[in-house]
Amino acid sequence: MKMSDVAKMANVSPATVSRVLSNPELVSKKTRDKVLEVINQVNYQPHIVARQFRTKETKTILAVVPDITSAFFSEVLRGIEHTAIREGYQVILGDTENSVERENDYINLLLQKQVDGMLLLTARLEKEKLEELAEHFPIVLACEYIDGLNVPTVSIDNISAARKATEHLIKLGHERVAHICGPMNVILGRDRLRGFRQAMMSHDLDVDPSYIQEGGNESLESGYNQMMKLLALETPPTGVFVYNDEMAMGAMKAVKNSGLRIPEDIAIVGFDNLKMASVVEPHLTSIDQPKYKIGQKAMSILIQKINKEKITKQSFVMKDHLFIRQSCGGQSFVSSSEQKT
Amino acid sequence: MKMSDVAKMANVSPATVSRVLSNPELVSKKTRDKVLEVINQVNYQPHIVARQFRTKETKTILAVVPDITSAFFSEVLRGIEHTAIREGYQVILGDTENSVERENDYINLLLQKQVDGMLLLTARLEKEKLEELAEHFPIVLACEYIDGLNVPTVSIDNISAARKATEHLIKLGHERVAHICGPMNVILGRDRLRGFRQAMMSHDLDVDPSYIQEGGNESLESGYNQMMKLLALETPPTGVFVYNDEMAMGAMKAVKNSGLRIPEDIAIVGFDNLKMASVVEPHLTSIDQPKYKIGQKAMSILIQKINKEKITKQSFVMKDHLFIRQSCGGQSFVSSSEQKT
DNA sequence: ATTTTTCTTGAAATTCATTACAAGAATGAT
DNA sequence: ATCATTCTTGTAATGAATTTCAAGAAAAAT
Repeated sequence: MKMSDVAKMANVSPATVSRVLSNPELVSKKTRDKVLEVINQVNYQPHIVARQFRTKETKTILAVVPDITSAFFSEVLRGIEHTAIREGYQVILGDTENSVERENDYINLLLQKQVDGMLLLTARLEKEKLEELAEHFPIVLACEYIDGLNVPTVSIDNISAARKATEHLIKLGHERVAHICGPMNVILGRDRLRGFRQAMMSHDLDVDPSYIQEGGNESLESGYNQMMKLLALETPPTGVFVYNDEMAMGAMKAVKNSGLRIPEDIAIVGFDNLKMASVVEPHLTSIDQPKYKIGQKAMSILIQKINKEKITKQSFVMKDHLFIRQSCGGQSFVSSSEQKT
Repeated sequence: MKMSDVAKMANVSPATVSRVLSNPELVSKKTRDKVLEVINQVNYQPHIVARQFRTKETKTILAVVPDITSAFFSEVLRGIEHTAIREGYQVILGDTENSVERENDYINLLLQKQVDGMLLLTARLEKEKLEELAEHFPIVLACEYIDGLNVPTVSIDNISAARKATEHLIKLGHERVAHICGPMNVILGRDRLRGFRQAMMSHDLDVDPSYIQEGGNESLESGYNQMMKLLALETPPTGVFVYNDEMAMGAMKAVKNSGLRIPEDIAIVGFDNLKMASVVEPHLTSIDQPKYKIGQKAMSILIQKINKEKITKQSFVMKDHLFIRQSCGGQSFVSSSEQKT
């Protein structure tokens, strides 16, 4: 059943049927009703691929994430999807599982015009390649970013957020503060380390090199292992800022398994403010990223790009917020309203 | 740059270029190399939508999930995506956020031929509608299912798994066993309740109606609230089987907030075996669903359907497994290898 | 060397909706 | 009543690949 069949049945031209579907105001009420009746009667569904082919729009965008199993990204994705659907777009999901090659593979969807634009929630590609690509296709970065990149980017200020997290520990009196790093090949890993260093420096605190635990991936297990190494030191830290909540939960597990208490023996701050942060015991103090909003914002900028609107700013920095809970002490009571956070 | 341009440059017909791309064995080595050289030289990318239009295949499938933010589904999704990519398919993600209307909306992608098939990880539609749809389009259900539905379905046996979970509590000596239910409008909610009832019955244990906590959604908060109600009873239960891990974690929070201990005062069993189950304290005993495998299996059946292969079985029941941890007592030590689970 | 078979290749049709353009009808202005 | 303007509709071109069919070339068989 195609448009021309509907046209015949309604005694109009295919052009008119097309107009009824996409520009109904161009068709007289009488004709329109006649056509709509036939459409309903035969249950006609336009062949969208044919439309896409003709209009050169797929109304589909690609969202590339480094890890779909991460609670962080699924919130961002929801922000993306809501905005996408509201604007009539579909979302294709591309999970790279932290692999640059797979990130590269997804670019083909753009080159082959299968999607109208791309949202990168990971940025491990080379800067030049990405910029070159962004000249020809609508691309927006979110969460991760590349320094000085000439492509719209939505994220928080990771350095200052990490500084804030570290300073929270310092203000609570900790002097032996350590950092469990994220992956150093990702800018977020480097930024959060940088923020940590800045905070220590500006409070005239030494950073023992063994207090900086690099290595491993972003997993819970990695957080566990790195905390174990810190605990094995002759003088372990009393406060630890961890790259993200998932690793922080691994780190907490390590502390508890070692028979130590949080926050009395070791205070911990995480990053991302996952839902789980207020479920684990003790509740985890953490930097909140406005995940849903980041997704929304990134998607709406992408749509602007697709519509060839001029984007004046290239960098959109969202507000982060330190949620103080029990894992650092200094506040031991969590109100019942907090559990809804 | 289109195929005909490449053809001209290589002094061949467009048909030959097409064959080089999709059936290279039909083209002589000499011609093939010549064409490939031009393709590389001008960096030609075929227009995939045009191909889709012509071949009536999009090589894209739709995966409809009730909630992308759930840790459970993201694992299943990964199984789906791996298999999809291996077979040359893209995955469009449809998040319904537990709404039947949105589930319905996604069906349009099928009707309009935007996808070659659909994977439903939720099944709130009417049976007849779904069966009718499945006659015309490749559809596979996973995780959820509909009784007696004539559409391939991949899932575990929820009733027997729930029975197993409940029996674990009973075997540990609990007689006052309660169930915190999932949503009753979802078959999984009803099944797990049924399994709970069966286990109680077959051990001649009464089920106090107030021990069956219905209502609410699948969220952590709901688990918290329902456990609070159980604790408020004159004689609270000593063991609780909770619909899923997320709710179980909410329930654990309620127990702890009430100053009670797990498992000494209240033993808890969850369902799904999320990664978090072995992070929360105490580690949560839970029924494992082979999430990744379910995704894999469902996707490969879908591909078989797309390829019009005959599927003999309609129901694929995967193995579940009870992971015994600390939340029920009876085993207090968790080996270090377990933490990798 | 001739016939048969298999390999290669190209011409042209096909997929289905959109849209520029033009023409005719209807409305409004004078 | 006539002309100008606006509305409505249809004709036909268009997009970029794939694929059927046929023809000519090459290889194999006799």
